[in-house]
Amino acid sequence: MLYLSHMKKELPVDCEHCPSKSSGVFCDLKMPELENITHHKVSNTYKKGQTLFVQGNHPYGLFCISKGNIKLTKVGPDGKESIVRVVTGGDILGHRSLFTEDNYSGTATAMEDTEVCFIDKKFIIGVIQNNPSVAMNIINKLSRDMGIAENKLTSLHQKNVRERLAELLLALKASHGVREGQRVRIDMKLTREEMATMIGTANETLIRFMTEFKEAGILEQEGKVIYITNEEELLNWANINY
Amino acid sequence: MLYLSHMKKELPVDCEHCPSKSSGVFCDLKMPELENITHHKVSNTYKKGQTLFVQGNHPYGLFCISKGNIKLTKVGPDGKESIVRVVTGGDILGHRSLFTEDNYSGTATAMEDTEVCFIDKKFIIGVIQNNPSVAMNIINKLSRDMGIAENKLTSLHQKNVRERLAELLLALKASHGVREGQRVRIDMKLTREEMATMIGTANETLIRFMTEFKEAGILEQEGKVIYITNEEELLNWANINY
DNA sequence: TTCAAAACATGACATGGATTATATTCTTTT
DNA sequence: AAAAGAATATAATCCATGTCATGTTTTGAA
Repeated sequence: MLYLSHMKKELPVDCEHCPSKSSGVFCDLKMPELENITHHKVSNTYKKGQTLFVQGNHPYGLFCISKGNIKLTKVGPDGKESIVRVVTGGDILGHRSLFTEDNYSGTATAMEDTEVCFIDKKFIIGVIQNNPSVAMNIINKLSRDMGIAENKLTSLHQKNVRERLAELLLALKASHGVREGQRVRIDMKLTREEMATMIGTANETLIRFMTEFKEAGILEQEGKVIYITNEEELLNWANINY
Repeated sequence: MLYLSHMKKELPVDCEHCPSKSSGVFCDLKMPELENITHHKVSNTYKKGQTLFVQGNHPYGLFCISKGNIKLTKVGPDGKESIVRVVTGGDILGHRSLFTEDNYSGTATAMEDTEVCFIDKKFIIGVIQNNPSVAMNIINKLSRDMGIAENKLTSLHQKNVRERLAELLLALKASHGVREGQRVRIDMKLTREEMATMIGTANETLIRFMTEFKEAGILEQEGKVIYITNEEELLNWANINY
């Protein structure tokens, strides 16, 4: 809580006690190998708003999220920002850099206080090659991410803002929803601006439709917290029927 | 050229003589293992317009493109179609199905006469687990595809149709361009409709901008064939500066 | 507690691009 | 070769959403 609070800080976490081990790519590894990784990683915490890396930086290895949400953004030539993906505990970040010499094509920013491990490029490549389960888990994760990205693409092609907002809320419910009585709370701090850049619209437009949703009894807001009160109706508005 | 011409036909191709071996995921495999794959795959040709699989189908394995362009499309609830990706020789198709029990989330259609191999799910999983190089190549390909998808997302968020068209033409030049004297021919049969659904616009709008590009001396058209005549100008119009 | 800055909200207006309509050209089939 | 059906082209209209302007509320720092 002192001046240290805005600096990244090392944490002595080992991989077998990682809160996200079960959903991470190392979930199938046994003890000796897991220990090996523990000794080759660096563990850090990032406070809300801190960046793990910036678009254009040179990558040196793989980030492995242990706890917390991180947004991956890309700024266009006009300075406009888009959130292309949000990663959480168990996800990895920077895998593309393992194979190409390209610099980071986006910026990773902590959306809240997070714990992240960093593993050196050469070492992690060895781990992947020696452990088929790790390779399979990575392929699995990448495949899913690819599916999500392709769905976003089609939504942007084919749907209007109202439908995309409904989809976003459903996705947030699935990934960060917490049931509380009759309603579901979105357990994630998001500004309207951020939500807007997630579905590719202006924040004014997003706010307008949020208001519409509230008036339709689909959402409730208490401060910044969003509650979904009528999921069936939300599904209708999302216009999904396949 | 007879009634057989509209049926898929088996071809006796082995993997070590595949025209796309060098760019495929099996490029690093040696002879005994490669022979093994040859014996476990089925090789087919698909004529222009034929589908390899349809959105909603149940997947049974991995497709491995040997020759020709295949478009991956998704239809939305309103019947509108989007091309999410075009795959060519050396690419794989249907990897997501190896891990999830989900049905195909898109339709794969041959854009010209193609040669495609099919490998059973269980067998290919074994191959990936036993050959780190295959796993690495798949991760590499997926990572690149993911990067491309994320770039498309940001383009849709941040750029107008003119800029997206310029980007598409640059991408086509990179993937299918053939230098012919002062100009570059796009070696790919594409209808305007298809180009439109690749950048998420209406074909009328696309045609309008194509005309604009031709009038600006950036493009030339001879029948269906597109020639790029002024690449620097195209780069300007694409508005890329990072 | 106060003040400044950021986030949220709403209205007015402008516009890019979808939609609709119609015509022309190219392709395929008979 | 002729007819039918795609694909291409262009123009007119309209609407969803971006942009701008302004005010209010919330948050966070001093």
